[in-house]
Amino acid sequence: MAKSRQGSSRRGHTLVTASDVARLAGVSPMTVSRVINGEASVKESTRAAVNKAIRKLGYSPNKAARSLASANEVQIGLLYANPSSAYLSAMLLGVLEQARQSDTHIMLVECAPGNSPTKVIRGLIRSGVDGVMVTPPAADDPEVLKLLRKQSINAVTIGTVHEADGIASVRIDDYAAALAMTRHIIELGHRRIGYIKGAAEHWSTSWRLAGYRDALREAGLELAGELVAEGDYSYRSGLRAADQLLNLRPAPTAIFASNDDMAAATVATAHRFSIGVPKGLTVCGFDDTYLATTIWPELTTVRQPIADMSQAAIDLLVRNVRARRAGLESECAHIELDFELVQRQSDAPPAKAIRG
Amino acid sequence: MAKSRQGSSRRGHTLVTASDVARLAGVSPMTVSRVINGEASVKESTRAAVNKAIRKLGYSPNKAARSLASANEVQIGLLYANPSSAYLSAMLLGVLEQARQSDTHIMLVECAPGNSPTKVIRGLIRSGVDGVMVTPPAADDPEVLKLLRKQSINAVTIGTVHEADGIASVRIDDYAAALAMTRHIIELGHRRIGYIKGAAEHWSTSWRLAGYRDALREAGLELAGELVAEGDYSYRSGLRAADQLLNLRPAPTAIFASNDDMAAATVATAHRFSIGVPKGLTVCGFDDTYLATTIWPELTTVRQPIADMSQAAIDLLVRNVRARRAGLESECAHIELDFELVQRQSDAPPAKAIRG
DNA sequence: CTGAAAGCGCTAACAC
DNA sequence: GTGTTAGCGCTTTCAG
Repeated sequence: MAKSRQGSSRRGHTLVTASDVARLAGVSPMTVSRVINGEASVKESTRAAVNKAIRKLGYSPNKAARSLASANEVQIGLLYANPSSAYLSAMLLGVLEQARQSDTHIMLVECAPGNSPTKVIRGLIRSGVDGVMVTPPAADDPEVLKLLRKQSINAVTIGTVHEADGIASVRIDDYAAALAMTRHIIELGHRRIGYIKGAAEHWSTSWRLAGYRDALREAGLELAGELVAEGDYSYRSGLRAADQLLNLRPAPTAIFASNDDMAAATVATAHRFSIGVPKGLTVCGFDDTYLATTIWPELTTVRQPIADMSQAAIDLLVRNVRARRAGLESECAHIELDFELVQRQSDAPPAKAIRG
Repeated sequence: MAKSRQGSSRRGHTLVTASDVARLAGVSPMTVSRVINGEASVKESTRAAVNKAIRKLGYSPNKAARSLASANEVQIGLLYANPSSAYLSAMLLGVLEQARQSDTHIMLVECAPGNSPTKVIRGLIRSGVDGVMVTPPAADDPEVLKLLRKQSINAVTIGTVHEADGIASVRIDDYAAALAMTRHIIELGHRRIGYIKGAAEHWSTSWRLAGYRDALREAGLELAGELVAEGDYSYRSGLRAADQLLNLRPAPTAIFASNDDMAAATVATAHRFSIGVPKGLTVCGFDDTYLATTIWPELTTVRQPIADMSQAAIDLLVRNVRARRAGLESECAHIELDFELVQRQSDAPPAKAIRG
């Protein structure tokens, strides 16, 4: 058994090239290229011969050469700012997967404080990216939207919509999701349902709150202001909000926190009050992040398919970049992916309803 | 103001090339290349002229062409398996940052169940990667180590050592870290200190446990077997373990969970027992992940600099790949980064010690 | 269906 | 210090 250093390189240059394969298979390099790219116009027998040679030599095409010759490569800047690690890792997984499939490079840039999103985007553009993908809250920042429109660079936001701004987006319907979750809680028999709001600079905050309100309204339930507590999507804020809600008299029998971090905090707070979840209190979250299945009881929550959304966002962006290169109009699509209500162990009918 | 489409492209080909810059600056493309690469042997005045032209044209070099010509590109396969999202995102951040700086491409591959690490590695090698980076628990799998050694492919593990196996690694000293944390708890005045073990297939589990034991031993404390509870690094397992430890009589006054997830579970369990943290129970974690600063009280824990470790791992791997290409021996380094004991709000002297 | 020629944008190696 | 030449490995275009 020869120890073949397949696919490896001598002094940085590809060890085995398409020409080597071509020679062995008795065809031209061009045919090898066609086989690699899965072009239809190759006779089955030649294709087989080429594939055999490829396998024998352990050939794998040189990506740089491919990108250079086909001029297909796309550079995308990805802007993020203090996301939860759950959001970030899910997003990166989706983004990287899609990037690999489409000859796309990702430049990850953090919007640290003091590194304003607009500054970052300008830098990205200067460094030659073909497009940018933006996450909330930068994706909800009017300054950012203005800049993106002005630079007329290909862009896509994830997690929010900007129909009016002419900027493509991928998201779920936050309003419908919150509506569905609240309806679910109502159907369980709850009448006094607390809500914990998210951070004001995220537009999702308003949409989710609207969903909650409309569900109550359509069920003929009163919209008590005291039942809506302030939060900012952080665990810490959830602790405070839950404390406040549980001190209400009468206390709510269910709390819908507008993300999982705050829902987890609510569960913890309930325990501090010696209230069992879900028997003494129904707690529902939003996002279906790592936390949701980590804590106990596992959270009933809204699944937001972040990895899929990220994949769709990159795909859309890349298609738009290529369209523009081809002289076509890039479509300003607004893709909406389906959310899903995942019912786990943190919800139940209210104690009264059981007794009654 | 002309709306310059800087760095962009016409039908996929770079809009402005080094030749354009050279022409404008009145030099040869080669000089432009030298300026871009920051080579010293360029007269200051020419460098300035070139830079001016670069700025004026909004030039940014074509990466693919660079990689192809300089044959510098490195392909690295990155193997991961069910990590917590906190670990994954921190790692990805470090890896991607380092990759960008070193003309390196990352192929992320998950070892899903049914997709054994050895199979994945074989696939990676076949597809032409120059090196692989492996995370635990795959990094602790004897099969994997054997394969890596046999294929003599450049490899690096993160989070464990394999001095004997001739595989490079980056890690912290888990033993010393656990020792330090346990000493810290002892210095606080605790005498009855529970411990929650990690998953058996991670070697870190043994090292951390050894650190705990040796700290007790050197303090002359008894090594009660009942004080060491089984866990597997998951929150769920921490819940069970904490329950068991808190039912002990006398109950421990401190619990050292060997990762943050289990520490968070311990805090939750303590609350369920109506035990306050840290007044009624000291809880310490390990890793300093997102959870540590998310829950309340924030966890006293061992900070493992995962992003830095990942960066170091990629750096080492890339250097080794390039060394091998240059015909040099690749060094099998074992890099050890410093851990840090971060004291937050989850530890305190035992109640007795305060009263006494 | 397959091949030949040309060149993507850059940099190594060498001249000057 | 700087320019010249050649070519990285692939794909495009056009011929057959």
